[in-house]
Amino acid sequence: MAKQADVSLSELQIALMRVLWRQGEASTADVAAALADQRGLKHTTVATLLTRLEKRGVVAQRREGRQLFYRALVAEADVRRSMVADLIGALFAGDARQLVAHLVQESDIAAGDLERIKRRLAQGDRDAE
Amino acid sequence: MAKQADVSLSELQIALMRVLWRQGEASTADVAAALADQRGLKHTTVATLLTRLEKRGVVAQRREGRQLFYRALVAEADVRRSMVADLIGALFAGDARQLVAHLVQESDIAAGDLERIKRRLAQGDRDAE
DNA sequence: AATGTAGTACGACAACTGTAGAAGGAGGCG
DNA sequence: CGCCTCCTTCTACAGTTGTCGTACTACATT
Repeated sequence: MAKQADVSLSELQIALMRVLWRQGEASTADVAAALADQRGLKHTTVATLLTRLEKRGVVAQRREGRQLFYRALVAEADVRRSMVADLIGALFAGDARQLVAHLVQESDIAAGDLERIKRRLAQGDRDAE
Repeated sequence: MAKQADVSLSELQIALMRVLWRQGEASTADVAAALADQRGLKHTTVATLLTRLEKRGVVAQRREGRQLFYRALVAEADVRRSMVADLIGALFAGDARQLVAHLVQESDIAAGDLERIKRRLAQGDRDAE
């Protein structure tokens, strides 16, 4: 039902979005500060990035005084959905099960984890619905 | 032990590689022909793409007469490994289990599939090792 | 030999990305 | 009031990607 479509973002763009997803709303300075440790980007760089995301419609801008505040217009789940789907389409013939098999084979997850995940989700579904 | 490192490719580049992975070695024309249906790229486009991949070191070129034959220098498994790792790092906090949980929640795979995958891999491991 | 045919080599070009400097305005402080 | 600081806006630039068109060349054929 959610209309949100195809959003594919670069690693850096995702990093910016993550700040917005977590804080809800953040000024350019907030975002720059949040990323300072890992990336050390200049304030203007962050501003440019945010502006471009706004132009693309994935974030919204709100002006307050001479500062700009941003908030995400796409949910993290939507980005995950579409990017995971892209990856599965490109590398696993569109078959998600092959991806899971890959994860187990590459020891990214242990076989036992599958059981745990299954159980945890069954649990969560019952709680949620 | 395999030294193959970080290879991140675009969807189109993967499509080209897939031809090489399947055919082992293929001329520009072969690749163009293989992709003709889906993409209908001009021969020169395919040539350019292949040349760039060669420059990047992911494929090797062999000349025969005036034709060029290409073969992959990176295995499909390596590309999967590094691209899946990138995605997990960018969108799932580096935790592969979250990706699996996502797949189940988004109905990309059924909970029952986890069981099947686990069993199948256990089986395969025994056969292989 | 003349011509057509395939192939490669190059150069182009528009988007998009990662990065940032320069310019200019708005406040705040001494 | 004058100056420093913070912010946004604009411009820039190099690298990658997707797409070719043009040129040039080696053959095969007539």
